[in-house]
Amino acid sequence: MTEAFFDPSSLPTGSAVDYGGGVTDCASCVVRNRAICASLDAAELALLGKLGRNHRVKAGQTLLWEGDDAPVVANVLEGVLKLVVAAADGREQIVGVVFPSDFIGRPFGKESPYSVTAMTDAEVCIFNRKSFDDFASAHPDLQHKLLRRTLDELDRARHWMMLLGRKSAEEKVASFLLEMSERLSGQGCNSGAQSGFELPFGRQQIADILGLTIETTSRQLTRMRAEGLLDLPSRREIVINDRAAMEAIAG
Amino acid sequence: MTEAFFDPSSLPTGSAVDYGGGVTDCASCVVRNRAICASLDAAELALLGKLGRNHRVKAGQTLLWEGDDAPVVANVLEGVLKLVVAAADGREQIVGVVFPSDFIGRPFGKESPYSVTAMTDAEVCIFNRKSFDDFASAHPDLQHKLLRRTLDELDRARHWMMLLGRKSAEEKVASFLLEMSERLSGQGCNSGAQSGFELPFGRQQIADILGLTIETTSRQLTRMRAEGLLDLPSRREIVINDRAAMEAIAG
DNA sequence: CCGGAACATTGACCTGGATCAACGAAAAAT
DNA sequence: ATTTTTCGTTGATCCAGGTCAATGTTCCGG
Repeated sequence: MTEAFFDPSSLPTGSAVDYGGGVTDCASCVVRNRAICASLDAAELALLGKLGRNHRVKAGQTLLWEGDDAPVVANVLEGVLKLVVAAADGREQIVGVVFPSDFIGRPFGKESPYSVTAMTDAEVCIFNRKSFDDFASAHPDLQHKLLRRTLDELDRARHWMMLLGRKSAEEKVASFLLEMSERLSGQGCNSGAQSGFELPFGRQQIADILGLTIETTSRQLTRMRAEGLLDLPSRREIVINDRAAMEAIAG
Repeated sequence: MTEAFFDPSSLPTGSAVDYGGGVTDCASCVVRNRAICASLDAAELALLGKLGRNHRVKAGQTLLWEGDDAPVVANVLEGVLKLVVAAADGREQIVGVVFPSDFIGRPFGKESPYSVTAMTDAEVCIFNRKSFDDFASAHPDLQHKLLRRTLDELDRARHWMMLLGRKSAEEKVASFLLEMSERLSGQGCNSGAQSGFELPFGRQQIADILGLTIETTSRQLTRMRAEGLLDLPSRREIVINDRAAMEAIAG
């Protein structure tokens, strides 16, 4: 499955020629106030809207391939996607998980440093990278938003490095569950971390996030359930019973 | 050693009051063309120069503490510094190594997400964070440079996550040596990676970068020397004899 | 040149997590 | 409803890398 998931040439390029593309209505976009677009006023939004296209992606589909030319960037409207770095022999490390309102792709760079694959069915608002780069260069506020977002991502990535390099399996799983409960609750309208939530992916993906095997991941979860720390009502549901204890374990 | 390494209130704040601070001469700065300042013209440079102060730091000294308020950002003029995330029990993971012309600190954020410590004697051009934030917000070109730099750092961090989560000790050491040979050669005037180079730090620091123990690190290096892959003329010198083989191991 | 401190190497041993393999349970397809 | 497939759990075993301990080496201050 190495073919592009869609034809980038169908995207508006921002040139004088009007390709008649663009999204239907940015103003009513579900992530209008959370995505980087929030920095734009109505006029700018209309302009950027002409450059973007909404696109549906099926779970498992890959938008960008590690090492390949990355002709597009995008905002996530719905669903969850993973950023993956792979070794030649197939080992995979998930280096990022993106949620609605998050930005994906590599502005100002030709090659994608990682693959981007949908973990659930997803919807993205996609831009031709060059058009987006030009637009961003001309709109400091947008660039500022992008900078802040990138700085936040970098902080998150660096803390994940600590987890990967120095934490035990138990600590990794506990940290993961706490972070997920926070990030997933940020999605819905309810604020604050939820004690119960549904993961948008399975055990193997957890393992690929934590730098563990699926067996170790499963064993840790089973053990935590046995100790009453959490419940596992179904494959993907997690209920944290003792948040304080979980935090103590996470370190 | 929790006291600040210098008094941030002595920095110019960019307000109407002239504190008479500032660096001597940005135009002749050693990193003038490589640091983010390269985006500025003479007039802007003079303005920014007034906000900055050169500062010497001794090896081992910490500029910013993880979790503490981070009142400053800086450009590195000389020396090597590390970014460290630590656990309560003392385990450390080095999440970044910065060289001359690199930028340090966390713009647009109050707390430092990691400690910044000098690994060698160093010299930095330091700014009050708020003043710098304001200046950056008013100078899109500077912000653009900062964005590109942050995006590059993020790419690097994510590839390091793959190393930490999925590579064996042997692969980690090989990858480390190759990256160091590239980054260190970028420092001097000679271009291209050097087969021989001097690390600016000891074994424990290598271990903290790779998520290994000092013993495992040492054993890997000794084994590689025994196999003729490299020479270790002194504690900190590394000579890569067989670069191709090293790259094959790194994966 | 000597003595001590910091750093590096080496050895012996142990263990956390990987690996290999079997089984169970849920979901998807027919 | 039944089969098939995919995913998750559990057990047995192994080993890479951690831990503990001793020794060797470089560097620095006197």
